[in-house]
Amino acid sequence: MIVGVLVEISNQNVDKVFDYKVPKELEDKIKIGIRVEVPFSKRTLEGFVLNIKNETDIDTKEVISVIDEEQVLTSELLELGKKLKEETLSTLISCYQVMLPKALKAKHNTNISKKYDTYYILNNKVDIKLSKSAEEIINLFKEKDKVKKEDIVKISRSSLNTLVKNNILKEVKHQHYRLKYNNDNISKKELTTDQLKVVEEVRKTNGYEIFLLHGVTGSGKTEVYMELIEDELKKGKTSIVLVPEISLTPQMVERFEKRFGDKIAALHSALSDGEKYDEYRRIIEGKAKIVIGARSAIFAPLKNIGIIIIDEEHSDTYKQENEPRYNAKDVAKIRGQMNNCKVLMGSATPSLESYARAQKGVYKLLTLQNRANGKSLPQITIVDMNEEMKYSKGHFSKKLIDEINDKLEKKEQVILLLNRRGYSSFITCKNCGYTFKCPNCDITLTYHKSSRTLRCHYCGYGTKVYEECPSCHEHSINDLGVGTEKVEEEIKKIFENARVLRMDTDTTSRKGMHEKMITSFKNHEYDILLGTQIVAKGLDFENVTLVGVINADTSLNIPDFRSSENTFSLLSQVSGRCGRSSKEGNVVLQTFNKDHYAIRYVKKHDYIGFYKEEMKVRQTLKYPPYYYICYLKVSGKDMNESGIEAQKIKKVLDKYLKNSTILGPSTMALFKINNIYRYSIIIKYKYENDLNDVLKRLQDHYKSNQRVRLDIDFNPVHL
DNA sequence: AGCACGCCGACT
DNA sequence: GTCGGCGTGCTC
Repeated sequence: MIVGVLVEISNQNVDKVFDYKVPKELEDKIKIGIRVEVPFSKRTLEGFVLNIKNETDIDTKEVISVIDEEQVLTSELLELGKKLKEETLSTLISCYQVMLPKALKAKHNTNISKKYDTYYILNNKVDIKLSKSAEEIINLFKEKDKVKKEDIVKISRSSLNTLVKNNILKEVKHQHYRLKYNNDNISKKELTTDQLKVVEEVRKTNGYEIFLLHGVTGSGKTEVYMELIEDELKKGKTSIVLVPEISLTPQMVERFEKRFGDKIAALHSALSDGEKYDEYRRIIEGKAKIVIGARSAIFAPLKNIGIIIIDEEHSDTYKQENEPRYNAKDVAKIRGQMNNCKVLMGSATPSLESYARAQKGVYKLLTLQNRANGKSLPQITIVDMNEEMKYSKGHFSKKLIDEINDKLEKKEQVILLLNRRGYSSFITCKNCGYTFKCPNCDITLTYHKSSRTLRCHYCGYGTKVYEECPSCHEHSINDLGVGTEKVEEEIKKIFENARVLRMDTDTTSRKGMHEKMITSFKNHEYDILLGTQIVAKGLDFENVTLVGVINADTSLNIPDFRSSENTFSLLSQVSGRCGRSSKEGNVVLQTFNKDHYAIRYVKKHDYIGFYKEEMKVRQTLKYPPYYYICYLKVSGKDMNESGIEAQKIKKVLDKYLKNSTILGPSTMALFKINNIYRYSIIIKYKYENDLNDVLKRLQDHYKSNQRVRLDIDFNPVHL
């Protein structure tokens, strides 16, 4: 018997199947999809068995040992991995590894094990004289026939051991899972007529179909999801719910638990490796029918999937930023086809790509226009910070201060969003908020300190820094950035008695902190929640009646063609955090760009208006959804050499891709990291049949080049 | 990825 | 004369 094994190393050079002979004594343990230990060059590695055959023309080594009893990669996952490799041009092994919890990945360090409870059962009739304590133990078996080890307390271990030794009691071990779900108080909310209409629409269809649910914040999308999942459950089918990591709070899991009890399994980063392993096994064993999790939960080894739901579908967290660079939404579609099932994506602010597809009829569009509580969306007031700066140079406008004071008096709560700046620096006019943009790409220019130049990292355009603002002619050009700490200080000065909770990646990085903060804010231990993007997502606080956005502009200035979309989305989402219960809420939005269309449409709660306007921009500048983008990164230790190779790649692309626009090579926003120089090339295309082949050939060429590295990213979310 | 082999520079 | 730089090739 010969097995084809894919070893654990993620490198293009060894990303192929190696044949090994199976020793006779291991033959009946071999299955496709299990892990084995094999000799590889001078070391021993783990790998997955991908095929089994009788002979091979290569002189083979022997399999050392078999690791798993049961299949780790199911046949669906094996097939899915191959498709993923083709789509992302990643190594096959990385595609498989990403699907599995740490405990089941191919790698030597699995001390993550199953947990057992020890029980005793009465094995034989008691026919000998018992000691007093032994008798006490035996008495326990009058009521139940199985006694848990931990329940035998006051009695010494030795008498227990004697009973086992004399074959009177038998020790049995039962596997248990680290996480428990509660089956009590299962309940459901009555759907509103709007929600029911959407549900009916989905129910009508059979087989593979993609839906886009556009529902305003607070319209009760989750209720719709749960109803549809229940439908599938009744049919004996399973479901996957994807949620951005950040909104996957225990509260969200609790909501599903209240409805579905222990039929759910949750997969997210707050779990320990052991817990993830257990959840994963509950899925494989068919005990969990509904998987709710972040990005990688799309690979959950469920059988017979009825529906895949992607909540907050506009979220960029569905894209993995390292190998394999997959997007869970694309994987959802593949699995949807493989399982012939429904895929439902929901958002209050759908990505332009998705909404455009819905417009074209590729996806079926569903709409929830009203909030479930019958309240209208909050009133949004725009404060022009250009005006405001004439009176004060702080971060808070008079309007925002007044509103906060008002809520504090009423004992209501406030959420303040501080739009944090991105990693790359750009330059703004302090006076009027003007930013320099690339004349070719309409992208904010990045400031390069060393050369005092502004550059576009899409096309490479460069210009020197002006001292005078081209818009207002003031000499107020400045590198602008606001930190949460600074604003927190200012708040404490202005609102002396307010209790302020600061929430950003710095303060929530410790395990469980995020959840703790949410709970304490919910319990009104704080009056003001100040935070970055993190406060915009999915939070649901009844007592919040004011949302303040300190600086709406930062995300607008990020050098990314999606900056308007991301800003619109962020501001809409954060606005939706208030007025979610019986109390009305309002929003104060401070900006230097009050006339920017993203700001104007946020104020009107007009997604479609924004969509139409933004689509025009995308069309003129050849951005998605009109064009696809493929992003190439060329990097190496030698600046010149890397640059030369990048140039060569561009030439090759120009030669073979006749239907594409090739931008670059240009230096990346973070040009030099760890002494590695990085260049980027952008390919814009609509139809380009040869793209994958050409890229594969380039990849093949550079895999043997130790000095220059080529990375390929299809449909990147950040540029 | 990691490791061996092999071919050119400065040094115990 | 050797030690060690890293470019090249291979791993069933």
